[in-house]
Amino acid sequence: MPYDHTKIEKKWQKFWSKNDTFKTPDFSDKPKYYALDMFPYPSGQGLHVGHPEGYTATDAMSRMKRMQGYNVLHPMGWDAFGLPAEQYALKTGHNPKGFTDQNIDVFRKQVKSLGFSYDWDREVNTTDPSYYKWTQWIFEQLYKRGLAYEDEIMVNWAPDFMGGTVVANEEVVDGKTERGGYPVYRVPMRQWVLKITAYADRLLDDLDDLDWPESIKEQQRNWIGRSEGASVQFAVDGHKDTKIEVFTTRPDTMFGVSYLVLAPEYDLVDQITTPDQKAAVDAYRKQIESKSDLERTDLNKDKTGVFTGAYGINPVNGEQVPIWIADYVLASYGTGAVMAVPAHDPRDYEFATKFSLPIKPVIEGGDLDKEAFTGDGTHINSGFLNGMDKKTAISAAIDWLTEHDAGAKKVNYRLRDWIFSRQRYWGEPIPVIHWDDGETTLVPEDQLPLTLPDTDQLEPSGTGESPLANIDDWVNVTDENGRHGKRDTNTMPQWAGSSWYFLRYIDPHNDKALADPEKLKYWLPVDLYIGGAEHAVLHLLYARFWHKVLYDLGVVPTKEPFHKLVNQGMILGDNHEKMSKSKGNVINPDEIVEKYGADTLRLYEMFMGPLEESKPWSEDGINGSYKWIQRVWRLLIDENNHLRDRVTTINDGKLDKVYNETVKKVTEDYSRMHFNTAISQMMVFVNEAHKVDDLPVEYMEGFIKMLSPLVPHVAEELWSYFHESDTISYQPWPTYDASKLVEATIEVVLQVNGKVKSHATVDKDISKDDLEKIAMADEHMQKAIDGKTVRKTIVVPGKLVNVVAN
RNA sequence: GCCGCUGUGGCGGAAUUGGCAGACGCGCUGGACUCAAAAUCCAGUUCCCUUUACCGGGAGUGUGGGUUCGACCCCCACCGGCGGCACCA
Repeated sequence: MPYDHTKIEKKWQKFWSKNDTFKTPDFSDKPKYYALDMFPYPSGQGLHVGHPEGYTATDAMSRMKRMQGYNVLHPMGWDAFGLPAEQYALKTGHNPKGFTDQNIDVFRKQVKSLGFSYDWDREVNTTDPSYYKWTQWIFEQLYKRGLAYEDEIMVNWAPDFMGGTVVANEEVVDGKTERGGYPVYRVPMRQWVLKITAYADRLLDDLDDLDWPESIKEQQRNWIGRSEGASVQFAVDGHKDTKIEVFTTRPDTMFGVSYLVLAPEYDLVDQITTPDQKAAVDAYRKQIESKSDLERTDLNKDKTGVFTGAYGINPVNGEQVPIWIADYVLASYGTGAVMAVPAHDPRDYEFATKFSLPIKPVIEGGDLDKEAFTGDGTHINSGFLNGMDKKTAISAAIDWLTEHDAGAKKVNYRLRDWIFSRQRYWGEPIPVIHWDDGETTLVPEDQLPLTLPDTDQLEPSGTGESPLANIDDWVNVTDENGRHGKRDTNTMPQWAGSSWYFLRYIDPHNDKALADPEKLKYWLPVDLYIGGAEHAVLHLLYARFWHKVLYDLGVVPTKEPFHKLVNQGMILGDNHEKMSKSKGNVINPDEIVEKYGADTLRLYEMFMGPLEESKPWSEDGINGSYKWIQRVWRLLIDENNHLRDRVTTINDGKLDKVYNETVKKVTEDYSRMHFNTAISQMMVFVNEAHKVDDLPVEYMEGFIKMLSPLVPHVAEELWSYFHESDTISYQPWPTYDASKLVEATIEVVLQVNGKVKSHATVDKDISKDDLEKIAMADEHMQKAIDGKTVRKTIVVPGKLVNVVAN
């Protein structure tokens, strides 16, 4: 009977489900292995071929680990809050819940059709009140620790994005919203903010111990952007109690300061601006206000600014320096004020050149007629710093500032606090009540979850608030004393639910706690986490932050959530371009599963190339994988649907070497997730098996076991010919006999001047001298050496002989 | 501009520690089977030169240099591709 994927895959998916094959016990004497996929956002588009790639890799690891005696946690769930559902709901006048649930059903069905060994009893859904109860609970813990606070801050306001919403810094790309590409303006607004900066150092330092791709670690380091320097106080001339604090990484250049620059939004600007400069300053600030971030950065590299009329006093030499405002200084970094040293900073140089401000060299070197000199050198014109190099001068300057109470050593971060509120409906409500008497309280823990009201009214409130503001009987609350208050109408960003979902899988039905501490202790950390690199800074940084807070609270037992992280590469279209509707190169996994089966899709995606790399889809390629599965089938099963007669308990030894090699290589390659080379080794084995008369049962069973992590349905079916109505999932993983790998003779390479001239088959334990003699006697070697003088002979036992001659 | 990754046949890719470059698959070519085709099985397939064929020779892992008996692998410079950051003081 030929291989029939349709029948086989349905049969085994039903078997696994009926027999709870992959139900994971909460505890076990076995060692644990936690293999996690980044859970998907269930979009209306359904699954694309990129999803099964990472999922297959974690599934293969899970299946192998089970067979190796591990208790494996391998769950799946849905990151189901988010804007697309709300946008669609708004358009159609429905509540996003129904639409979201439908999408989840489609996703679940698609995922199930691929035969992953998830424990479906542990499925989580971020939009389920019994789940977001705990998302809100975590928020309350953050609030109690002072890590969640409301503040009037400059936010990224996208007025054209769904009636206006605020987005996080991380969600702004090129001055536009990451989703939809709407322009972003910086405006002050009252927002919820999470104090991720309090964890900046730990988020940075703990990266070192993680088994993550270097590129992701590097991106997080850059994002956190730790920079060491000094804060320096500049007095303002004529304003006795006013000081301007600047941050600089180059306190050694203090004698080269020729002016100060404040961000246009800096709060002292009005106070210090002189009457004759007021009009110019006001006009400039007004002009800046109406610019989006994009216009302030990308579109405009040309420096602009205005003099305030005020002067600051340089603490090291008492010199008066003009104070300017300019938008090249960012209000949101450091103190929003900088000391400008045009001689040694390219940005200041550009500004000083444009506005004819003095450029005073304090380090020897470079050519100041052309550009700023940022290199190291001997300090000059710098009082007590003269003669020092950069490093010495920096520390001397900091010492001086500290002694004279004019500054101090300071560390600054590029990382900002996490703007956490969204003016949206479809998210977790922030469980806070603002009472009329000015008090702000949390919704008591025993009243969580604070559920979203059911409504079809998702139109923007028109006030910049979320649609929840329109729902009077939800917003208005009265306490037992008759005091009136209003609920916070903000909801949490999509990153909230995904920052801790891996904890909930461990104990998904617990209604007393986020998860049982003993279970967390057994299962954490996640051993393997696979997902796309696009989450390098957003999700992965937020999840680490929450995890550390929970660690400090004693809720979780580990400092870091994810021990090993792997980013699967992108699957490109057959034209080597990113799959997209407009390019018409999108492959629908449903069609592939229907035509070739899930096993073929899984096998092909793992065979395409290294997991981490991007690689193009090929229809011929998937067909090749399909044909190979059929070839395996034919090797074992005859036309009458029986095991072939060649499958026998007799072992004539012909497959000994290749079988043991295959067990070794496949086991090692799977462990390193080099699935493509593991598959190629199994292909070699099958090619050899086709050439021999007897197929020993032991080897065939071992081979099917090795096949099962990648192509579980066909493996189960083949296994059932050997062991009826049993699952292969918990069979012990095959082992190899190392003595079968070595042969009595080996082939060595004979080279002259590093070029291969001949080969020789020799005893594996041959002595160096004997090997050299054989090499010198070889006919081809003689010919190559003929007429030359042998200078040297290198003999590598068991490998080669290289004769150096000229 | 800065940081990270990457570059190997017609294509996807392999080469674990510096030791036979191109495993395995796709495609292609030839053969077997067939009335024929498809499917399947077997063989060949880096390029160039030489040869009826066998045999033989040379070049070759983005480019140029270096270290080494020996380099896809290590070092330096450069070029191309992908990704990230981008006035962060």
